[in-house]
Amino acid sequence: MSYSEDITPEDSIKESANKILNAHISGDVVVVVGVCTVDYSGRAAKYLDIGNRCVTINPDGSLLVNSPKSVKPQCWQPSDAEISVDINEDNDLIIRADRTSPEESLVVIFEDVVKSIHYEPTEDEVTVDGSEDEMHKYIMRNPSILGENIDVVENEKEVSTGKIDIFGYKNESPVVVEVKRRKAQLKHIDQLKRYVDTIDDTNTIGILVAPDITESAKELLKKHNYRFVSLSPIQVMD
Amino acid sequence: MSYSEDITPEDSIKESANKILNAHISGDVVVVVGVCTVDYSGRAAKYLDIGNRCVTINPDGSLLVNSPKSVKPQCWQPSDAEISVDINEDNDLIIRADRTSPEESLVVIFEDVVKSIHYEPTEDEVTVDGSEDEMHKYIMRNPSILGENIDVVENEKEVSTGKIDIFGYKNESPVVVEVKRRKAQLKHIDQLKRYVDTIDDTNTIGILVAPDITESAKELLKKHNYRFVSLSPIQVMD
DNA sequence: TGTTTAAGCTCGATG
DNA sequence: CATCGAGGTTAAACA
Repeated sequence: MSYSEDITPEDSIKESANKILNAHISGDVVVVVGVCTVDYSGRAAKYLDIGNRCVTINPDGSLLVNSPKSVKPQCWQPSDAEISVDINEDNDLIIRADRTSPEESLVVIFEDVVKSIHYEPTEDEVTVDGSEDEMHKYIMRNPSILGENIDVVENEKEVSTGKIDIFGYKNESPVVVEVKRRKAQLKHIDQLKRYVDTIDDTNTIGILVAPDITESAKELLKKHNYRFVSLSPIQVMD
Repeated sequence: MSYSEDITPEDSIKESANKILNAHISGDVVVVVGVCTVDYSGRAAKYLDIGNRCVTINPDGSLLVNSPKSVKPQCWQPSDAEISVDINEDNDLIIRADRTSPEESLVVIFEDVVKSIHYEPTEDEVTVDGSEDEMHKYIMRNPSILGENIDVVENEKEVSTGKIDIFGYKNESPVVVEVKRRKAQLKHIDQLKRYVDTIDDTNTIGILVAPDITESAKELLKKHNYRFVSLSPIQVMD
């Protein structure tokens, strides 16, 4: 577990820049706090005026400018951005994150780098319990929750308009099942309808499986003669 | 611009806990790096085994456990979580973030708090240039891009199944316009279709406005006899 | 509070 | 590469 040398108030801009770049190159996460502007340009454009902020550079090239009032960053660059650290003519510390496809760039200009932390992150895969995928598996094992006489045939069936969560038959009629891990909304009925319409059989049965459903979604569901089956991700967590 | 006292290796767990809590209460962002486990339970469940991580506590009660290889945090708690800092019987530093509706909690147990930064964030509203909303405004000002003889009547028209981006008439026929700032996909055709179907008039014209459209979305669009109009958010940026 | 929608959505899987 | 779909989506706007 390494913690390479952080920036101190005594460091010159040049020393700060070197520390940041070295830490990044060696695979550390670099957290920099200071007074900066942020300029993003690419798929859209954003500008943050001079202010006190926290910038995180990840070893994979992703970069975040933290928002103090939400989990979503104010500005960011996804993985595989090219990170560069430089000093401009005004003796500001410049951190750039550039990427292609889409072509976009983020530039942080630090008038003052106040503090930093560099640390070697633990690489771990996170697994989430209670996912939609776990609900799929549960239904495949317990198809009777969908109703009587339904033969579940395929999970993630590819069709021309996407992927049907669970596909099967009730006697001769095709059955299309759309699964959601949270309260079903209008757009989820849309999705189910797209798959049902793709199956070229007017007898196709549409079933929405979710822990709950909004009132308007329920109305739309009824209009299309689809069925709702209640199942919560908590029920399927072992 | 204040930078309250950070945690140093010399601090006892108790001192560290006090510094974190005081900084949080006084409205600072608290960034803590150290060796910890993370346990989330609520809408789903997640567990991060012991490792070196960066935890950010925002003044609004949101909390992030940074991922070193993506912009999305490994674990988090949205705004308005209740933050508490404590010490357990093993002399670990415990940071909790609890919230109701939905009931969920995140617990970070630090075996070792290595470093921290506390800083007073700049509160600024960020505006993004090139949003879908800007495209709306552009179309309202330049309805001719939609085609000839279209009277644009309403922006964000509320209907029973949602909100129609732009609504109007071509002669006697209703016109429903769905606008996207990026390449249109199948689900966007679904959305347009939902609105068109809501308008109780078989002559209703559906128009999708976007910078581009995927092949399969184009097919579905054609099947429904909707029209595609090309407009990019970059074009509407002034 | 509940619902719908946009988002620079991100990210992973799959063809 | 493109495309689709999940996400503890988040966050905002509106009823």
